[in-house]
Amino acid sequence: MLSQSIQDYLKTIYKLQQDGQVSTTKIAKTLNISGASVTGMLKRLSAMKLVDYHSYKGVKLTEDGNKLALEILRHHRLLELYLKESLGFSLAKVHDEACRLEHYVSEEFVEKIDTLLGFPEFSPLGNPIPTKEGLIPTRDIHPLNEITPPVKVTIAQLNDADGEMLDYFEKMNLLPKTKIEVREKAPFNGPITIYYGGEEKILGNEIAKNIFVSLNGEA
Amino acid sequence: MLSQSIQDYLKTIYKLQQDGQVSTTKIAKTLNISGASVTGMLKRLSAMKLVDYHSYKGVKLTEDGNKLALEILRHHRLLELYLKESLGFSLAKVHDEACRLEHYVSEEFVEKIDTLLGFPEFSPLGNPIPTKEGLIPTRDIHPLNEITPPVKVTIAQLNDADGEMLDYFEKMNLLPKTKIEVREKAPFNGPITIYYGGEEKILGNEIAKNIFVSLNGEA
DNA sequence: GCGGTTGTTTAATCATTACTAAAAAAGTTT
DNA sequence: AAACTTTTTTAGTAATGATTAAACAACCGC
Repeated sequence: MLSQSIQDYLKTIYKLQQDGQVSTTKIAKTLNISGASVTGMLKRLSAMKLVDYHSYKGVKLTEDGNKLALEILRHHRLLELYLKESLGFSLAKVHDEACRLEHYVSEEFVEKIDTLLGFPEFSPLGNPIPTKEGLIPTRDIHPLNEITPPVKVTIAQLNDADGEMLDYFEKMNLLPKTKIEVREKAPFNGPITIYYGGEEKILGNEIAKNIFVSLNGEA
Repeated sequence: MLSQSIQDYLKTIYKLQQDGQVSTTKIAKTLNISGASVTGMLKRLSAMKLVDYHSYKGVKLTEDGNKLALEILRHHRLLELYLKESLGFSLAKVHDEACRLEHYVSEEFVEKIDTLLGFPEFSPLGNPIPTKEGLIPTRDIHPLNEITPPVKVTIAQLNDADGEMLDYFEKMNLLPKTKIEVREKAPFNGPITIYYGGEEKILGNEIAKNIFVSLNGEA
Protein backbone atom coordinates (compact mmCIF):
# COMPACT_ATOMS: atom_id res chain seq x y z
CA MET A 1 0.00 0.00 0.00
CA LEU A 2 1.13 3.51 -0.74
CA SER A 3 2.05 5.67 2.20
CA GLN A 4 -0.31 8.37 3.33
CA SER A 5 2.22 10.91 2.21
CA ILE A 6 2.45 9.57 -1.31
CA GLN A 7 -1.31 9.43 -1.59
CA ASP A 8 -1.52 13.06 -0.57
CA TYR A 9 1.00 14.05 -3.20
CA LEU A 10 -0.86 12.20 -5.92
CA LYS A 11 -4.17 13.73 -4.93
CA THR A 12 -2.66 17.19 -4.83
CA ILE A 13 -0.95 16.85 -8.17
CA TYR A 14 -4.15 15.57 -9.71
CA LYS A 15 -6.10 18.57 -8.52
CA LEU A 16 -3.44 21.10 -9.47
CA GLN A 17 -3.19 19.57 -12.91
CA GLN A 18 -6.73 20.66 -13.64
CA ASP A 19 -5.58 24.23 -13.23
CA GLY A 20 -2.59 23.94 -15.57
CA GLN A 21 1.13 23.37 -15.04
CA VAL A 22 2.06 21.83 -11.72
CA SER A 23 5.15 23.33 -10.13
CA THR A 24 7.13 22.31 -7.09
CA THR A 25 6.08 25.45 -5.30
CA LYS A 26 2.39 24.95 -5.94
CA ILE A 27 2.55 21.51 -4.41
CA ALA A 28 4.56 22.81 -1.49
CA LYS A 29 2.03 25.54 -0.78
CA THR A 30 -0.93 23.23 -1.08
CA LEU A 31 0.54 20.66 1.28
CA ASN A 32 2.10 23.26 3.55
CA ILE A 33 5.56 21.82 3.32
CA SER A 34 8.88 23.11 2.02
CA GLY A 35 9.81 23.10 -1.62
CA ALA A 36 12.83 20.97 -0.94
CA SER A 37 10.64 18.23 0.49
CA VAL A 38 8.57 18.28 -2.66
CA THR A 39 11.61 17.94 -4.90
CA GLY A 40 12.68 14.93 -2.90
CA MET A 41 9.30 13.28 -3.13
CA LEU A 42 8.91 14.00 -6.82
CA LYS A 43 12.11 12.10 -7.44
CA ARG A 44 10.72 9.15 -5.55
CA LEU A 45 7.41 9.30 -7.34
CA SER A 46 9.25 9.54 -10.62
CA ALA A 47 11.30 6.47 -9.78
CA MET A 48 8.03 4.70 -9.00
CA LYS A 49 6.73 5.74 -12.42
CA LEU A 50 3.78 7.52 -10.89
CA VAL A 51 4.76 10.91 -12.30
CA ASP A 52 6.75 12.36 -15.16
CA TYR A 53 9.12 14.79 -13.57
CA HIS A 54 11.88 16.85 -15.11
CA SER A 55 13.84 19.34 -13.04
CA TYR A 56 12.60 22.88 -13.38
CA LYS A 57 9.93 21.71 -15.81
CA GLY A 58 7.05 20.68 -13.58
CA VAL A 59 5.30 17.36 -12.98
CA LYS A 60 2.59 15.33 -14.60
CA LEU A 61 0.88 12.21 -13.40
CA THR A 62 1.54 9.14 -15.48
CA GLU A 63 -1.26 6.82 -16.51
CA ASP A 64 -0.62 4.79 -13.35
CA GLY A 65 -0.39 7.85 -11.15
CA ASN A 66 -3.64 9.17 -12.52
CA LYS A 67 -5.42 5.94 -11.83
CA LEU A 68 -4.22 5.94 -8.25
CA ALA A 69 -5.19 9.57 -7.77
CA LEU A 70 -8.70 8.80 -8.94
CA GLU A 71 -8.95 5.92 -6.51
CA ILE A 72 -7.93 8.20 -3.69
CA LEU A 73 -10.42 10.86 -4.74
CA ARG A 74 -13.09 8.20 -4.94
CA HIS A 75 -12.38 7.17 -1.39
CA HIS A 76 -12.31 10.72 -0.20
CA ARG A 77 -15.53 11.83 -1.78
CA LEU A 78 -17.51 8.73 -0.96
CA LEU A 79 -16.36 9.11 2.61
CA GLU A 80 -17.45 12.73 2.63
CA LEU A 81 -20.90 11.83 1.50
CA TYR A 82 -21.09 8.93 3.88
CA LEU A 83 -20.00 10.97 6.86
CA LYS A 84 -22.61 13.56 6.05
CA GLU A 85 -25.52 11.31 5.09
CA SER A 86 -25.09 8.35 7.38
CA LEU A 87 -23.34 9.79 10.39
CA GLY A 88 -24.69 13.32 10.31
CA PHE A 89 -21.38 15.12 10.25
CA SER A 90 -21.54 18.82 9.49
CA LEU A 91 -20.20 19.90 6.12
CA ALA A 92 -17.40 21.73 7.88
CA LYS A 93 -16.02 18.58 9.45
CA VAL A 94 -16.67 16.16 6.63
CA HIS A 95 -13.62 17.22 4.64
CA ASP A 96 -11.04 16.87 7.39
CA GLU A 97 -12.36 13.57 8.64
CA ALA A 98 -12.41 12.17 5.11
CA CYS A 99 -8.87 13.43 4.53
CA ARG A 100 -7.63 11.31 7.39
CA LEU A 101 -9.70 8.23 6.76
CA GLU A 102 -9.33 8.04 3.01
CA HIS A 103 -5.88 6.53 3.38
CA TYR A 104 -6.94 3.72 5.65
CA VAL A 105 -10.35 2.43 4.63
CA SER A 106 -10.22 -0.81 2.70
CA GLU A 107 -11.56 -1.32 -0.77
CA GLU A 108 -14.33 -3.36 0.78
CA PHE A 109 -15.30 -0.52 3.09
CA VAL A 110 -15.57 1.80 0.13
CA GLU A 111 -17.63 -0.70 -1.84
CA LYS A 112 -20.00 -1.08 1.04
CA ILE A 113 -20.66 2.60 1.53
CA ASP A 114 -20.90 3.11 -2.22
CA THR A 115 -23.68 0.53 -2.34
CA LEU A 116 -25.33 1.90 0.78
CA LEU A 117 -25.42 5.37 -0.73
CA GLY A 118 -26.78 4.08 -4.00
CA PHE A 119 -23.69 4.67 -6.16
CA PRO A 120 -23.78 8.45 -5.88
CA GLU A 121 -22.16 10.68 -8.46
CA PHE A 122 -21.30 13.75 -6.43
CA SER A 123 -19.89 14.49 -3.00
CA PRO A 124 -21.63 16.85 -0.57
CA LEU A 125 -19.33 19.57 -1.88
CA GLY A 126 -20.54 18.82 -5.37
CA ASN A 127 -17.32 17.20 -6.53
CA PRO A 128 -17.68 14.28 -8.91
CA ILE A 129 -17.01 10.85 -7.46
CA PRO A 130 -14.91 8.77 -9.84
CA THR A 131 -16.35 5.34 -10.45
CA LYS A 132 -14.43 2.21 -9.64
CA GLU A 133 -13.48 2.13 -13.31
CA GLY A 134 -12.07 5.65 -13.15
CA LEU A 135 -14.86 7.47 -14.95
CA ILE A 136 -15.75 10.92 -13.74
CA PRO A 137 -19.33 12.17 -13.89
CA THR A 138 -19.61 15.56 -15.55
CA ARG A 139 -22.05 18.43 -15.41
CA ASP A 140 -22.32 21.69 -17.22
CA ILE A 141 -20.78 23.98 -14.66
CA HIS A 142 -18.61 27.08 -14.77
CA PRO A 143 -16.20 28.75 -12.39
CA LEU A 144 -17.91 31.74 -10.84
CA ASN A 145 -15.13 34.07 -11.94
CA GLU A 146 -15.96 33.41 -15.56
CA ILE A 147 -19.65 34.19 -15.30
CA THR A 148 -20.87 37.30 -17.07
CA PRO A 149 -23.39 39.23 -15.02
CA PRO A 150 -26.18 39.80 -14.59
CA VAL A 151 -27.45 36.27 -14.23
CA LYS A 152 -28.96 33.93 -11.66
CA VAL A 153 -27.02 30.75 -11.02
CA THR A 154 -26.90 27.84 -8.59
CA ILE A 155 -23.79 26.77 -6.74
CA ALA A 156 -22.93 23.27 -7.88
CA GLN A 157 -19.45 22.57 -6.64
CA LEU A 158 -16.81 23.86 -4.25
CA ASN A 159 -13.19 22.93 -4.76
CA ASP A 160 -12.24 20.71 -1.90
CA ALA A 161 -8.54 21.40 -2.08
CA ASP A 162 -8.25 23.88 0.74
CA GLY A 163 -9.74 23.31 4.18
CA GLU A 164 -9.56 26.95 5.17
CA MET A 165 -11.39 28.04 2.09
CA LEU A 166 -14.09 25.51 2.87
CA ASP A 167 -14.45 27.01 6.31
CA TYR A 168 -14.90 30.37 4.66
CA PHE A 169 -17.53 29.04 2.28
CA GLU A 170 -19.41 27.49 5.14
CA LYS A 171 -19.27 30.65 7.20
CA MET A 172 -20.52 32.63 4.22
CA ASN A 173 -23.23 30.08 3.56
CA LEU A 174 -21.93 29.61 0.06
CA LEU A 175 -22.87 25.98 -0.25
CA PRO A 176 -23.99 23.68 -3.03
CA LYS A 177 -27.61 24.22 -4.08
CA THR A 178 -27.52 27.84 -2.94
CA LYS A 179 -29.01 30.12 -5.56
CA ILE A 180 -27.12 33.32 -6.12
CA GLU A 181 -27.48 36.32 -8.35
CA VAL A 182 -24.29 37.47 -10.04
CA ARG A 183 -24.67 41.24 -10.20
CA GLU A 184 -21.37 42.71 -11.17
CA LYS A 185 -17.89 41.74 -12.14
CA ALA A 186 -15.03 44.22 -12.07
CA PRO A 187 -12.69 43.93 -15.05
CA PHE A 188 -9.17 42.48 -14.96
CA ASN A 189 -10.02 39.63 -12.62
CA GLY A 190 -11.55 42.06 -10.20
CA PRO A 191 -14.00 41.18 -7.45
CA ILE A 192 -17.44 39.82 -8.16
CA THR A 193 -20.61 41.16 -6.62
CA ILE A 194 -23.25 38.59 -5.80
CA TYR A 195 -26.59 38.66 -4.04
CA TYR A 196 -28.09 35.87 -1.99
CA GLY A 197 -29.83 35.35 1.30
CA GLY A 198 -31.06 38.93 1.21
CA GLU A 199 -27.61 40.44 1.13
CA GLU A 200 -25.05 41.60 -1.33
CA LYS A 201 -21.54 40.20 -0.99
CA ILE A 202 -18.28 40.83 -2.78
CA LEU A 203 -15.95 37.96 -3.61
CA GLY A 204 -12.34 38.16 -4.73
CA ASN A 205 -11.40 36.48 -7.97
CA GLU A 206 -9.27 33.86 -6.26
CA ILE A 207 -12.22 32.76 -4.16
CA ALA A 208 -14.62 32.80 -7.08
CA LYS A 209 -12.34 30.45 -9.01
CA ASN A 210 -13.14 27.77 -6.47
CA ILE A 211 -16.89 28.05 -6.80
CA PHE A 212 -18.54 26.36 -9.73
CA VAL A 213 -22.07 27.22 -10.69
CA SER A 214 -24.69 25.90 -13.05
CA LEU A 215 -26.85 28.16 -15.15
CA ASN A 216 -29.78 25.78 -15.38
CA GLY A 217 -30.50 25.43 -11.69
CA GLU A 218 -29.00 21.97 -11.52
CA ALA A 219 -27.14 21.56 -8.31
CA MET B 1 -1.84 13.00 18.35
CA LEU B 2 0.06 9.87 19.20
CA SER B 3 1.60 7.95 16.35
CA GLN B 4 -0.03 4.78 15.19
CA SER B 5 2.98 2.91 16.46
CA ILE B 6 2.76 4.31 19.96
CA GLN B 7 -0.94 3.56 20.09
CA ASP B 8 -0.25 -0.03 19.15
CA TYR B 9 2.34 -0.38 21.87
CA LEU B 10 -0.02 1.01 24.50
CA LYS B 11 -2.83 -1.27 23.41
CA THR B 12 -0.53 -4.27 23.44
CA ILE B 13 0.91 -3.50 26.84
CA TYR B 14 -2.56 -3.02 28.22
CA LYS B 15 -3.67 -6.41 27.02
CA LEU B 16 -0.52 -8.21 28.13
CA GLN B 17 -0.80 -6.63 31.55
CA GLN B 18 -3.99 -8.53 32.17
CA ASP B 19 -1.99 -11.72 31.89
CA GLY B 20 0.74 -10.72 34.32
CA GLN B 21 4.22 -9.26 33.93
CA VAL B 22 4.90 -7.57 30.60
CA SER B 23 8.33 -8.30 29.18
CA THR B 24 10.14 -6.87 26.21
CA THR B 25 9.94 -10.20 24.45
CA LYS B 26 6.21 -10.58 24.93
CA ILE B 27 5.60 -7.23 23.34
CA ALA B 28 7.98 -8.03 20.51
CA LYS B 29 6.21 -11.29 19.79
CA THR B 30 2.77 -9.77 19.90
CA LEU B 31 3.68 -6.96 17.55
CA ASN B 32 5.90 -9.13 15.40
CA ILE B 33 8.92 -6.90 15.74
CA SER B 34 12.40 -7.32 17.18
CA GLY B 35 13.16 -7.03 20.85
CA ALA B 36 15.60 -4.24 20.20
CA SER B 37 12.86 -2.12 18.65
CA VAL B 38 10.74 -2.64 21.73
CA THR B 39 13.51 -1.56 24.07
CA GLY B 40 13.90 1.61 22.06
CA MET B 41 10.23 2.40 22.12
CA LEU B 42 9.85 1.64 25.81
CA LYS B 43 12.48 4.26 26.52
CA ARG B 44 10.53 6.77 24.52
CA LEU B 45 7.24 5.86 26.16
CA SER B 46 8.94 6.10 29.52
CA ALA B 47 10.25 9.57 28.69
CA MET B 48 6.68 10.48 27.74
CA LYS B 49 5.51 9.19 31.12
CA LEU B 50 3.14 6.72 29.53
CA VAL B 51 4.85 3.69 31.05
CA ASP B 52 7.02 2.80 34.02
CA TYR B 53 9.97 1.02 32.57
CA HIS B 54 13.08 -0.28 34.27
CA SER B 55 15.67 -2.22 32.32
CA TYR B 56 15.32 -5.96 32.71
CA LYS B 57 12.34 -5.47 35.01
CA GLY B 58 9.38 -5.22 32.64
CA VAL B 59 6.91 -2.43 31.90
CA LYS B 60 3.70 -1.08 33.37
CA LEU B 61 1.35 1.52 32.02
CA THR B 62 1.17 4.68 34.07
CA GLU B 63 -2.15 6.26 34.93
CA ASP B 64 -1.89 8.34 31.77
CA GLY B 65 -0.84 5.41 29.64
CA ASN B 66 -3.72 3.35 30.90
CA LYS B 67 -6.19 6.07 30.08
CA LEU B 68 -4.89 6.31 26.55
CA ALA B 69 -4.93 2.54 26.11
CA LEU B 70 -8.58 2.46 27.15
CA GLU B 71 -9.41 5.18 24.65
CA ILE B 72 -7.76 3.18 21.91
CA LEU B 73 -9.59 0.02 22.92
CA ARG B 74 -12.82 1.96 22.99
CA HIS B 75 -12.24 3.13 19.46
CA HIS B 76 -11.30 -0.32 18.31
CA ARG B 77 -14.23 -2.16 19.79
CA LEU B 78 -16.84 0.39 18.87
CA LEU B 79 -15.50 0.29 15.34
CA GLU B 80 -15.69 -3.49 15.32
CA LEU B 81 -19.31 -3.43 16.32
CA TYR B 82 -20.08 -0.65 13.91
CA LEU B 83 -18.44 -2.37 10.98
CA LYS B 84 -20.39 -5.50 11.72
CA GLU B 85 -23.79 -4.01 12.55
CA SER B 86 -23.97 -1.03 10.27
CA LEU B 87 -21.84 -2.01 7.32
CA GLY B 88 -22.32 -5.75 7.38
CA PHE B 89 -18.68 -6.73 7.57
CA SER B 90 -17.99 -10.34 8.36
CA LEU B 91 -16.56 -11.09 11.77
CA ALA B 92 -13.36 -12.19 10.11
CA LYS B 93 -12.69 -8.79 8.60
CA VAL B 94 -13.99 -6.63 11.37
CA HIS B 95 -10.86 -6.94 13.47
CA ASP B 96 -8.33 -5.97 10.82
CA GLU B 97 -10.34 -3.08 9.50
CA ALA B 98 -10.86 -1.75 13.01
CA CYS B 99 -7.15 -2.12 13.73
CA ARG B 100 -6.35 0.22 10.91
CA LEU B 101 -9.11 2.73 11.43
CA GLU B 102 -8.92 2.99 15.20
CA HIS B 103 -5.92 5.27 14.94
CA TYR B 104 -7.52 7.75 12.63
CA VAL B 105 -11.18 8.20 13.52
CA SER B 106 -11.90 11.39 15.42
CA GLU B 107 -13.45 11.56 18.84
CA GLU B 108 -16.56 12.89 17.17
CA PHE B 109 -16.76 9.89 14.85
CA VAL B 110 -16.57 7.57 17.81
CA GLU B 111 -19.24 9.51 19.69
CA LYS B 112 -21.53 9.32 16.72
CA ILE B 113 -21.27 5.60 16.22
CA ASP B 114 -21.53 5.05 19.97
CA THR B 115 -24.85 6.88 19.96
CA LEU B 116 -26.01 5.17 16.80
CA LEU B 117 -25.31 1.77 18.32
CA GLY B 118 -27.08 2.70 21.54
CA PHE B 119 -24.02 2.85 23.81
CA PRO B 120 -23.19 -0.83 23.55
CA GLU B 121 -21.19 -2.61 26.22
CA PHE B 122 -19.54 -5.38 24.25
CA SER B 123 -17.86 -5.76 20.88
CA PRO B 124 -18.90 -8.48 18.42
CA LEU B 125 -16.09 -10.58 19.83
CA GLY B 126 -17.56 -10.12 23.28
CA ASN B 127 -14.88 -7.78 24.53
CA PRO B 128 -15.99 -5.02 26.86
CA ILE B 129 -16.10 -1.54 25.39
CA PRO B 130 -14.65 0.99 27.83
CA THR B 131 -16.89 3.99 28.35
CA LYS B 132 -15.74 7.49 27.58
CA GLU B 133 -14.96 7.80 31.26
CA GLY B 134 -12.76 4.73 31.19
CA LEU B 135 -15.11 2.30 32.91
CA ILE B 136 -15.10 -1.27 31.71
CA PRO B 137 -18.27 -3.35 31.75
CA THR B 138 -17.81 -6.70 33.43
CA ARG B 139 -19.48 -10.08 33.24
CA ASP B 140 -19.06 -13.30 35.08
CA ILE B 141 -16.91 -15.17 32.59
CA HIS B 142 -14.08 -17.64 32.81
CA PRO B 143 -11.25 -18.71 30.56
CA LEU B 144 -12.13 -22.02 28.98
CA ASN B 145 -8.91 -23.61 30.20
CA GLU B 146 -10.01 -23.15 33.81
CA ILE B 147 -13.39 -24.79 33.42
CA THR B 148 -13.91 -28.10 35.18
CA PRO B 149 -15.82 -30.59 33.04
CA PRO B 150 -18.37 -31.83 32.55
CA VAL B 151 -20.43 -28.67 32.10
CA LYS B 152 -22.35 -26.78 29.43
CA VAL B 153 -21.21 -23.24 28.83
CA THR B 154 -21.69 -20.39 26.36
CA ILE B 155 -18.86 -18.61 24.60
CA ALA B 156 -18.91 -15.01 25.74
CA GLN B 157 -15.65 -13.50 24.61
CA LEU B 158 -12.69 -14.12 22.34
CA ASN B 159 -9.41 -12.36 22.96
CA ASP B 160 -8.91 -9.97 20.11
CA ALA B 161 -5.17 -9.78 20.44
CA ASP B 162 -4.19 -12.12 17.66
CA GLY B 163 -5.62 -11.92 14.18
CA GLU B 164 -4.55 -15.41 13.23
CA MET B 165 -6.20 -16.90 16.23
CA LEU B 166 -9.40 -15.10 15.33
CA ASP B 167 -9.24 -16.64 11.90
CA TYR B 168 -8.95 -20.01 13.57
CA PHE B 169 -11.92 -19.35 15.85
CA GLU B 170 -13.98 -18.29 12.91
CA LYS B 171 -13.03 -21.35 10.89
CA MET B 172 -13.87 -23.56 13.85
CA ASN B 173 -17.14 -21.73 14.38
CA LEU B 174 -16.13 -20.96 17.91
CA LEU B 175 -17.91 -17.64 18.14
CA PRO B 176 -19.66 -15.68 20.88
CA LYS B 177 -23.09 -17.05 21.78
CA THR B 178 -22.07 -20.56 20.70
CA LYS B 179 -23.08 -23.12 23.28
CA ILE B 180 -20.50 -25.79 23.95
CA GLU B 181 -20.22 -28.77 26.22
CA VAL B 182 -16.92 -29.12 28.04
CA ARG B 183 -16.40 -32.87 28.23
CA GLU B 184 -12.88 -33.51 29.34
CA LYS B 185 -9.76 -31.73 30.42
CA ALA B 186 -6.41 -33.44 30.49
CA PRO B 187 -4.32 -32.63 33.56
CA PHE B 188 -1.24 -30.40 33.59
CA ASN B 189 -2.64 -27.82 31.17
CA GLY B 190 -3.47 -30.53 28.73
CA PRO B 191 -5.94 -30.27 25.86
CA ILE B 192 -9.65 -29.78 26.43
CA THR B 193 -12.34 -31.84 24.79
CA ILE B 194 -15.49 -29.97 23.84
CA TYR B 195 -18.65 -30.86 22.00
CA TYR B 196 -20.68 -28.50 19.85
CA GLY B 197 -22.38 -28.44 16.49
CA GLY B 198 -22.74 -32.18 16.61
CA GLU B 199 -19.03 -32.85 16.81
CA GLU B 200 -16.35 -33.36 19.38
CA LYS B 201 -13.26 -31.15 19.13
CA ILE B 202 -10.02 -30.98 21.04
CA LEU B 203 -8.48 -27.64 21.91
CA GLY B 204 -4.98 -26.95 23.17
CA ASN B 205 -4.58 -25.10 26.42
CA GLU B 206 -3.07 -22.04 24.76
CA ILE B 207 -6.11 -21.69 22.54
CA ALA B 208 -8.55 -22.28 25.36
CA LYS B 209 -6.97 -19.45 27.33
CA ASN B 210 -8.28 -17.06 24.74
CA ILE B 211 -11.86 -18.22 24.92
CA PHE B 212 -13.99 -16.95 27.78
CA VAL B 213 -17.24 -18.63 28.63
CA SER B 214 -20.18 -17.97 30.87
CA LEU B 215 -21.82 -20.67 32.93
CA ASN B 216 -25.25 -19.07 33.03
CA GLY B 217 -25.90 -18.92 29.31
CA GLU B 218 -25.24 -15.20 29.15
CA ALA B 219 -23.40 -14.36 25.95
C1' DG C 1 22.50 40.72 -22.18
C1' DC C 2 23.28 42.11 -17.04
C1' DG C 3 21.42 42.20 -12.52
C1' DG C 4 17.94 41.01 -9.59
C1' DT C 5 13.95 38.27 -8.23
C1' DT C 6 11.82 34.09 -7.94
C1' DG C 7 11.60 29.27 -8.19
C1' DT C 8 14.04 24.89 -7.77
C1' DT C 9 17.44 21.70 -6.44
C1' DT C 10 21.37 19.99 -3.49
C1' DA C 11 23.39 18.94 0.68
C1' DA C 12 23.37 18.19 5.27
C1' DT C 13 20.28 17.08 9.26
C1' DC C 14 16.60 15.47 12.13
C1' DA C 15 12.81 12.42 14.04
C1' DT C 16 10.45 8.00 13.75
C1' DT C 17 10.58 3.46 13.78
C1' DA C 18 12.18 -0.42 12.29
C1' DC C 19 16.44 -3.72 11.67
C1' DT C 20 20.91 -6.90 12.80
C1' DA C 21 24.87 -8.14 15.44
C1' DA C 22 27.17 -8.05 19.53
C1' DA C 23 27.53 -7.16 24.46
C1' DA C 24 25.64 -7.52 28.92
C1' DA C 25 22.53 -8.97 32.50
C1' DA C 26 19.65 -12.43 34.55
C1' DG C 27 18.37 -16.97 35.28
C1' DT C 28 19.34 -22.11 35.32
C1' DT C 29 22.11 -26.29 35.70
C1' DT C 30 25.06 -28.93 37.59
C1' DA D 1 29.75 -20.89 42.19
C1' DA D 2 31.13 -21.81 37.25
C1' DA D 3 29.15 -22.60 32.87
C1' DC D 4 25.57 -22.27 29.90
C1' DT D 5 21.10 -20.35 28.18
C1' DT D 6 17.83 -16.93 27.64
C1' DT D 7 16.46 -12.30 27.75
C1' DT D 8 17.43 -7.66 27.23
C1' DT D 9 20.06 -3.77 25.95
C1' DT D 10 23.58 -1.21 23.09
C1' DA D 11 25.47 0.16 18.94
C1' DG D 12 25.30 0.91 14.38
C1' DT D 13 22.25 1.22 10.15
C1' DA D 14 18.28 1.99 7.04
C1' DA D 15 13.94 3.95 5.00
C1' DT D 16 10.54 7.70 5.15
C1' DG D 17 9.57 12.09 5.07
C1' DA D 18 10.23 16.31 6.86
C1' DT D 19 13.64 20.54 7.72
C1' DT D 20 17.09 24.67 6.68
C1' DA D 21 20.80 26.85 4.22
C1' DA D 22 23.07 27.45 0.22
C1' DA D 23 23.77 26.80 -4.68
C1' DC D 24 21.84 27.02 -9.05
C1' DA D 25 18.54 27.92 -13.00
C1' DA D 26 15.02 30.61 -15.18
C1' DC D 27 12.74 34.61 -16.03
C1' DC D 28 11.96 39.87 -16.13
C1' DG D 29 13.04 44.59 -16.67
C1' DC D 30 15.73 47.73 -18.60
